[in-house]
Amino acid sequence: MVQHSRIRLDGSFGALSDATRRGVLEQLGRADASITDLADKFHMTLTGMKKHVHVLEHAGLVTTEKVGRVRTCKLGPRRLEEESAWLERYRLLWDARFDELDNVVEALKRKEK
Amino acid sequence: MVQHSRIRLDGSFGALSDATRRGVLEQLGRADASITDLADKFHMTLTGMKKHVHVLEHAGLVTTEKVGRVRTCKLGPRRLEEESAWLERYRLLWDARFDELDNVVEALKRKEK
DNA sequence: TAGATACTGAACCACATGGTTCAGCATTCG
DNA sequence: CGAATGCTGAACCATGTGGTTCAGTATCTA
Repeated sequence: MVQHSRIRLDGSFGALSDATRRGVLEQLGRADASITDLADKFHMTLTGMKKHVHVLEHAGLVTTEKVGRVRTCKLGPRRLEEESAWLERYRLLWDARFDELDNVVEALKRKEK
Repeated sequence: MVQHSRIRLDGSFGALSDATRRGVLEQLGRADASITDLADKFHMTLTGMKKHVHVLEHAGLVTTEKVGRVRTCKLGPRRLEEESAWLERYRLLWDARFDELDNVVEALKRKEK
C-alpha cells in the first residue's frame, strides 16, 4: 500500500516535472487530441510527443484509444488527489515548523527581558 | 514570468518525484537535521544524500547552513503554493471536462427518446 | 598534537530522459 | 490501385539521475 502510493507519486510528480507534459494536460483539458495535433502544437516530432504521451498514460493522467490510424488522447481517470493531499500535508508541516520557530523567537524575547 | 514559473515547477515537481526527497522533507518538517543524520535515516552514503539535499535546495524547498563542520538542513522558504495552485487548476479542468462529457451523454439520451 | 568526525569533490557506473532520424506498417482518400 | 496520412519501433545522442567509492580538507575532542 505504502509502496504502491510511493510509486504512484514518483510517476505522477515525475510526469508533471516537464513543461511540455503539463501543457499537454492543459490542452487535453480543452479538447481531446491526436498525437499529430499535440506534436504540432508543441513543435516536436511525432515520436517525441508519443513518448511524452506514454509517460502521461503510464502515470494514469491520460488515456488513449486508436481508431483507424488515429490515436486519440484524452484526460485519464486520475484527478491528482493523492498529489494534492501530499502537498496539503506538506504545507501543514511547513506551517507547524514555522510556528514552532515563532515560539522559539518568542521565548528568546521573553528571556531577554 | 511565465518562463520563471515554468522552470520553478519543473524543479519542484522534479524534486518531489523521488521518494527519498519527499521523505527528507517530511523529516525536516519534524526537526532540522545534518547531512549525516539524513544519510543514516535513509540508509545511504553522505555523498548520495548531499546530492538529494542539493536538488531540494536548488528547488527552494530546503536551506542549509554550515556551522563548524556540520551542515544543518531546514525547510526552505517555499510552501509549494504554485504547485498546489497548478494541481487545483488541473482538477477544475478535469471536472469541467467530465461535466462536458456528462452533458454529451445527456444530450445523446435525449436524442434517443 | 593525534585521531575521530563531518563534509566535499572528482570520478565512475548503469540507467532514464528528452529529443532526433529513418524505415516501416496500416489506413484512408482520390 | 497508388499516394498521402498517422502512427510505431529501433537506433542513436547528449545530458541528467541516483547511487557508489576514494581521496581529500576542515573541525572538533581527548
